[in-house]
Amino acid sequence: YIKGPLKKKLGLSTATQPKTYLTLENHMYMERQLWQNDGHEYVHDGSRVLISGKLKCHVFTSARVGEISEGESRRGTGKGLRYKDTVILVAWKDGEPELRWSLKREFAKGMHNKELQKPTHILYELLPGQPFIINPILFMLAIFLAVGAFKKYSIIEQVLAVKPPTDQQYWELEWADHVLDLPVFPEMSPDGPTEKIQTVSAFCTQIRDLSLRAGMEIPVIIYGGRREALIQATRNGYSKEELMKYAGHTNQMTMTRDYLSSITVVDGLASFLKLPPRDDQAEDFRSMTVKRNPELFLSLPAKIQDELRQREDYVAITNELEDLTREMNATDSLVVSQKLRSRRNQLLRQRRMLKKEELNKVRSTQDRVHPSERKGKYHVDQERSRFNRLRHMTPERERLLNTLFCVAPLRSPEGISAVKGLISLLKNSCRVAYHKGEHKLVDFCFICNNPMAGQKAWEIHYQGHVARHELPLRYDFVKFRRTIAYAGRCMTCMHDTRLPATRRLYGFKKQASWEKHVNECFLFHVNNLGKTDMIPYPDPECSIAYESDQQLWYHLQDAHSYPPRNATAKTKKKRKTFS
DNA sequence: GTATAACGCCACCTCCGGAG
DNA sequence: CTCCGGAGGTGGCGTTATAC
Repeated sequence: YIKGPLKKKLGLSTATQPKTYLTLENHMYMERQLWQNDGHEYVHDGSRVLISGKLKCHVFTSARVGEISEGESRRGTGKGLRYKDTVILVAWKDGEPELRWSLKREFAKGMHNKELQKPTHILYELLPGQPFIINPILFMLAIFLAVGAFKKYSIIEQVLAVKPPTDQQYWELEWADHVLDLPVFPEMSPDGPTEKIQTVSAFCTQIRDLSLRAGMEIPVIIYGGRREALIQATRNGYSKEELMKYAGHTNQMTMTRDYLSSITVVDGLASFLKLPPRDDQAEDFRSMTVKRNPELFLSLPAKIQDELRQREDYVAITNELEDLTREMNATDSLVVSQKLRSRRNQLLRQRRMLKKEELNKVRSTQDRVHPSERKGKYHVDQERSRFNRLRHMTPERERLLNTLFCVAPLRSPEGISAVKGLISLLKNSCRVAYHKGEHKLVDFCFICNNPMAGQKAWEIHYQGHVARHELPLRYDFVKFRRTIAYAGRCMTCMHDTRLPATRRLYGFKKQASWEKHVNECFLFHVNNLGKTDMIPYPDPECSIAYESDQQLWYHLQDAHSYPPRNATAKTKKKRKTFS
């Protein structure tokens, strides 16, 4: 009835969510985004360690989300992966000590009364030839040490020094009593990990948003990792029974019906031609299901944003919001003001939805450009440029950025330093950032980070940068954790060759004064040109000319992170004083 | 059991006008 | 130009409801 008459009557959607696969390639895109490109600010930077670690647990064990995080149907119970469901031990592998960590899927679907059938998975340390970024033990050790999970060891060197005793093949590293009931993957607060377990919905959203930032048009869901994990497992000649155990299935049909991709891995071509069969031809097609575009818009292009702001429905919402504000100020009644506030929230949400809709629209029509076909200078999305503008503010992450993608054993000096880096990311405060150049007397050059003092020295130094064409591409004022990461610059001044270098590269330390200056300076520049059909662009290395000053400003916003244009800006006479 | 939308709350950010 | 403070907006995240 529901799928037939009712569906017709109500006009229900029959759309199904597209099936995506979190293949190794897609997984690496997400890790790269998280560690090497990501300008997103989590409530705490330690979230990266937890996300990265948890993601690995999922793809290596095929676990469902509710078996590691707190599931929706177990809301408020704190149930999920806890320390007491896991065991860590050290054993021997080819004459070398190796840490192994087992995790039991205590809350596996359909197994609540089958204690002995619950799947237990083992993750291990030695992965020759593989980068740190996919080593689960490296990430888990950092998480364990940051909460003090070991009964007898508190630093990484102590853990790595443990070897099995002579009369035994293994040695268990016991958990401290106070962590047994704690979740392995807790919720994050601005002050670091809490003792509360992270919920499924929180983690799913994190993964979804991360995959979008990594350029995947169809967002990745954890089930995509499970699907891929099960498909890969079928390639290795395990028996059907072993695979069922690994997947946590109780019915032989489930794997075939629900998990194996419709993109078949059977090599029909080779079979027919009686050639040795291949098994690598399908994976790239599964990777492709996420429709990745590395340049996927993360924010609305300036022109479209401007048009949306002037659209009828958008303006209507804005007007109603203004009316509401007036009514809210007028009323004394709590009930009425509560009602008005809820309506206000609703309107704000509607406006946000309009933006999201537009974003989806531009994304779906966005061109995919092969890097080799790109002509001229390439400008990334404003959002995508953010990490490069902030990286000098987070030295720990800056170090990890390269280390994590190195190939070396966990027990090497690089491995140990990576674990330590992850631990400090988990434990450090994220409330305030420290700038290398934050000093009262000495200023640092924002291009090369060298210290400098005195007007004359600055002039000579900046002249060097100008002569070598080392001018920055982004001009915006960037604040990061209450500290100025970058002072604002003015495009028009920067490319005005008649000005002294200190003036051209002058940095505004206040958002307001920067915006005011660039608006006025731009108008001055345009007016000075007089009447022309095309407005030339001051930096010929970037682009040539625009049809109108508005088009030029859109370019400045998209490619150079200029602020939205201030319509009320007036041309004053050009100020001479810059200190 | 999983995934997501809608909603509420909260901390923080931006904007803007006035004063110094 | 800079500081200040209030109003309003934004983004993150938890909660709840609901589709599949």
